[in-house]
Amino acid sequence: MAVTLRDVAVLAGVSVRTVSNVVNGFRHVSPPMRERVQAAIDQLGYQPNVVARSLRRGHTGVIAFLLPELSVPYFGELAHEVIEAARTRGLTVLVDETAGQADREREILDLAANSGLVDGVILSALGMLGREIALLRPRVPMVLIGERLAPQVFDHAGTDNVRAAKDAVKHLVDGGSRRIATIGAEPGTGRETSRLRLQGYRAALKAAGHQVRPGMVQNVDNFHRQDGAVAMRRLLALDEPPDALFCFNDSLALGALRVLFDAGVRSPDDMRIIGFDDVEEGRFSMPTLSTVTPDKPAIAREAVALLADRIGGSTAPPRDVVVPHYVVERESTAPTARTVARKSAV
Amino acid sequence: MAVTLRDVAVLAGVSVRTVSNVVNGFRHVSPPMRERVQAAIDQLGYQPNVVARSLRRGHTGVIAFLLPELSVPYFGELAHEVIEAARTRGLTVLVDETAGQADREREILDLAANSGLVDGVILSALGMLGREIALLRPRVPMVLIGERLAPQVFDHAGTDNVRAAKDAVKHLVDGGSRRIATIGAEPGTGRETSRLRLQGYRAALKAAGHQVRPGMVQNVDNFHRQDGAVAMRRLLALDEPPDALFCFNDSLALGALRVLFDAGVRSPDDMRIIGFDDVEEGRFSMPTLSTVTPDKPAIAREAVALLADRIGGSTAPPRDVVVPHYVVERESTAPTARTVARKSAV
DNA sequence: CTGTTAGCGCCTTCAC
DNA sequence: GTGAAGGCGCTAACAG
Repeated sequence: MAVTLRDVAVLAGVSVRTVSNVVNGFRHVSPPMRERVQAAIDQLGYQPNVVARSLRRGHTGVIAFLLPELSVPYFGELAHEVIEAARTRGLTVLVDETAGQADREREILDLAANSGLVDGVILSALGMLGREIALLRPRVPMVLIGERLAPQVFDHAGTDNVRAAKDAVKHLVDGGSRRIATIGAEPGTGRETSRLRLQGYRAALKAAGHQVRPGMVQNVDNFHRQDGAVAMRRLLALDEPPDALFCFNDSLALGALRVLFDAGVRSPDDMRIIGFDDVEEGRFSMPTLSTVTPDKPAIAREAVALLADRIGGSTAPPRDVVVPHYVVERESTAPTARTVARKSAV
Repeated sequence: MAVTLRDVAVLAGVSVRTVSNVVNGFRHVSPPMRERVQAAIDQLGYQPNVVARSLRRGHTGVIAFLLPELSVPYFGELAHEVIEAARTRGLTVLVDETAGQADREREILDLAANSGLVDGVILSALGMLGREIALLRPRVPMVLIGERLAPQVFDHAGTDNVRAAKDAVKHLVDGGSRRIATIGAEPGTGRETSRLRLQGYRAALKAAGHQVRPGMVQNVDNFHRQDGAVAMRRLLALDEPPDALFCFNDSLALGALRVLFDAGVRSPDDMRIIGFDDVEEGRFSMPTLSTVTPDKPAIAREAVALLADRIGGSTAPPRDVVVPHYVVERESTAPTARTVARKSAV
């Protein structure tokens, strides 16, 4: 059995109360006493039992981060940031995967939020609909990250998807592209991210006086490289393929890039491409990938801050923290001889 | 306050013992009784307090997976597999990052292993040396993954690094490459992975009657894409650059590939490249990346199995599970006109 | 088959 | 400044 507070007390010849006081850094303990107790602690190698402490205190110091899949670059990077942000507040992170499926989200959320194991939950939901989430009553605080699904009920941290998408497409428009396609629509799934980015795409085209042409909006089942590859094949099969492309995330864009290369279509020369997320991978792809970068560290920091605030007892109305985004121009949308010529002609 | 076992017992008009029995699916509870209790549970929305249960039972049902960094593709993918493997055994995973630094590994390991919060630990250590790890006496079972650092003390699951590296280089040799460089040595760090893969590289060259030429072994500080890029620049600056390259992981290879492209050197035509890990990214790079694939799901599965076994009380001597690896040939080492010609000339 | 009860290890209110 | 004791919610002996 592990050594307990009592063991230390016996060895030091004091009461458990006193040991507890020095362990928890209480003031009002005489220096000699503190020293004696500390010696006993060191000698026995005592370490507080977090579970017992949690039972007594009513909180555990661990928060759950529920996300679709760690092997997806964006989520791996985001989890890294969340863990980092939590660490600065002395919080430990329990990561669990939902595969983006509603039933697993429900199951895992229920377990995490109601078992007393964690003090709060950060949820990146993909499967559950906003109206379902809004009805949730987790016993511990919950903040939403990414999809802004129930802003009137839960805190949320994320970027302005519509504006960010619009900025991405505007970047293509400004560069002289005319036939701008997009990959990432998910009709019928009710997924916010996809819906909002599509909205931004349409808004940008409209603002530029362009039309949304048939075939230019490619649906996908998922946001993986493979889905981008499949969609790009369909795009290339069009009578009039696009001269530019906005993908709803970088993985889709990277998959599309690969197909483009196989087809002998060059980027940016023949097709300018911009993604979304700014994953590390896009800084080394060929060509390097232009993208919209949501400030991931900021999203993580804000989400953890929001959660810590609730755990601390805040009953303020739900807050929605919008984190800034930036368009990052890399090779995949760099000006080419052709686009430069076209622009100067205007 | 949350509803407790006692509340349910009162409502159902039975003792807590009976409620506990139905909650834990005990037999020997009369159907009508079970039904009555269940009704009370549903009515109150009762959920067991995991913390209290853990304190009583002495275990929590969560295991820790300590790794260097989730944003590194290999670890993101491995974490995904570990979570998956743990789930099939009803275990939850607490992921924490160490940045591969010895002091943080110590600190986090100490916290995880001795606080009672987790039932066991899977550690992918990079900073701590084997001799230090061998001296560790965590209070909960620990299994090592990746680096085989203290096989006489702790269970371990991983691939045979020497043979895998040897196979990778043999693949280059067999393809007709003559000047084979390698990126990933970490002299002076004491890191096993690097040391073993270098050993495999040397062994393969020796077996083929090749020499290890000066400049052909490129050191790195880390295994990120950027490190591969930097090393590749040095390689290209050599009087006689290599015609093939073995990188100790895929990220290094992907970074190297990018620099190669910028320099106008084509792969596989001018330089054949093989990596290690088989991350998803390498299936979409240009060219797609040949690699040695350790069976990640198997590594995760074995590590979790080993740990579960120890948690279950096994006192068997430390086991070392060697998971198979395979060389995967993709575009970056595909036969080229040149190598084919050279081989047929032999 | 079901009720009673003693802790699991810790923190904290109450006395001193 | 320090000691004694109750109880956080649950499980599992021990009765009956």
